[in-house]
Amino acid sequence: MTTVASWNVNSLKVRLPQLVEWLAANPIDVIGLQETKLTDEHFPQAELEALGYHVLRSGQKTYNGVALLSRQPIEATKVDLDGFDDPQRRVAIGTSGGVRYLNLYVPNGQAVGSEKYAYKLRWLEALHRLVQAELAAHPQLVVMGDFNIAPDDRDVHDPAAWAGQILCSDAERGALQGLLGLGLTDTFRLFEQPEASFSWWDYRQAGFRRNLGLRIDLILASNALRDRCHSSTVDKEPRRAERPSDHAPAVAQFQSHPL
DNA sequence: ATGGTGGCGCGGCCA
Repeated sequence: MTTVASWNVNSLKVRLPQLVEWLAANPIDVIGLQETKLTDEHFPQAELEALGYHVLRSGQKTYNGVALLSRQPIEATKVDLDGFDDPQRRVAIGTSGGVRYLNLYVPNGQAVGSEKYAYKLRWLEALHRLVQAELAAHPQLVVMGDFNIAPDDRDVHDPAAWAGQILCSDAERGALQGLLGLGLTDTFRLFEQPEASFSWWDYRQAGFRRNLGLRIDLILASNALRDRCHSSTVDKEPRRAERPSDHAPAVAQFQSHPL
């Protein structure tokens, strides 16, 4: 079995002890991290390699930053969307154990109609083109990350309040559906799930205690991998910690490819 | 309530 996780840690510097503890308690083979918020020179490479992981990181100061960790070597790596010049570090792509992994920190978008929203939609268009090319080259593809899009109303604690708002707008959801239309499946929805299952809760207003959340952290799988997916969940345990990330990790298990 | 909390870094931006 190959276990894949995606976790927006909201500062790897602050969350490293929690990440180390979580990886020690959970048999994770591949993990995509988002919002590491540190430059590559400050990345805790030795600490994570000591846990047995190979590392691909693409960081910057203060904002954004992603990393891909795998127990197997990572090759043929990329850290940009083709043809989309962007100083913001939001992409970590690599092949590991015969599977292609795309780890993404999709722009938040701030508010519908804002400049950041326009950037988000342009970014998603570039992502669409990239995923199309990646799928053609790599039938076994995982696309994971903080999508900053709640796929549908089941993924929103108060759909009426969020209707048309950032993370839920038709254009954002349409862009996600466009990705799925290329031949990807939201693995979480392959399985029965409890109602009101979320992956992000605002720090404000006691959002986690009241379960005022959204499910925006996704693990998508190509058709070949979907058929080998055995489970897909959100692990809320790290969100209960002292000084937690505002996101919980998504976790999906895949039956290993028969060699 | 144009608020609330948290991270970065030390004022204001971003989520």
